[in-house]
Amino acid sequence: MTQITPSAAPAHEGGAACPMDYILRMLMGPWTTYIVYNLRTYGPQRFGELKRRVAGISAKMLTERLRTLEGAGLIKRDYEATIPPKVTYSLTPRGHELDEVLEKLAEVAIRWQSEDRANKGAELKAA
Amino acid sequence: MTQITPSAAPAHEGGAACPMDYILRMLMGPWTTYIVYNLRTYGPQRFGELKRRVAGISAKMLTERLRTLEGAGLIKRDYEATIPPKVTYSLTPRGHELDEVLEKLAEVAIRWQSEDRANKGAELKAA
DNA sequence: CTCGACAGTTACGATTTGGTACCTACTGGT
DNA sequence: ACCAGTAGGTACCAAATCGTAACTGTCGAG
Repeated sequence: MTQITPSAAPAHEGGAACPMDYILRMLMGPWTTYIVYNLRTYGPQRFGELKRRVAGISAKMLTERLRTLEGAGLIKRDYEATIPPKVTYSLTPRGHELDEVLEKLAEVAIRWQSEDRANKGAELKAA
Repeated sequence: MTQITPSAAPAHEGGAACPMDYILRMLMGPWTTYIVYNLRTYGPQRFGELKRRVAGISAKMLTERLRTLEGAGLIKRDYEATIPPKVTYSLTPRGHELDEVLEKLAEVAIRWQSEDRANKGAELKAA
């Protein structure tokens, strides 16, 4: 995974900053938010479905991300030992708490995007 | 920087997911949130001050992160060509929009942390 | 009888990353 | 005279990361 907090101690001075480390370490994986986003938008999905949806991710990465998210308790893995095996991933309640944050983030992102578009338009007009 | 969206097309199906890419690409840098957090908590700071505060970061990383954040318009760099030079970094209004999100995130992070502590305690008691 | 799908795992290899050490140029302290 | 600090830049190198390709085992389809 991406190394967020380095080998050296992350410092605890702030106090409030520390819990963030944990949460950020997960969200920061390359595809993580994409996966959570998909799980939340399209509901529980199977491995192959998810892989097709996230388009571009390798099976390896997807597996790794899913394991990480599962380990963090954000998603649930339902394995049915049928032949062929059926594995369904879904967000846990804890996972859903996260998309509150993602929504806020998206809100800001969208605002910035439209602001940038507006500025660009204004600049072009002024020039 | 950490590669969030891979070489392959990030897919635009969702529509709402795309602006996030931009914003996440920044936040996901190793120390990024730490820096923003410090800037917001302790106010505008000079390079060395920040470096001491973030404790463990190398000058190289700090410089790189600050440049990225500056380029994204999240922080402002005030260079006074005194001897010795004095460079002060501060959050821009746009940067402050972000810490709304960080607060929400911290909120969740703190909740999880206390939940985990509670669970741990319960488990120990049950055992 | 061979091929594809399912849900992965493993090995290998290239790229990227981030740390360390060393450099700038100037000043103030001892 | 020499060292520390200010704000970095640069080169090199080890380590981590991520993609690709090949493998697991069983089933149904062709």
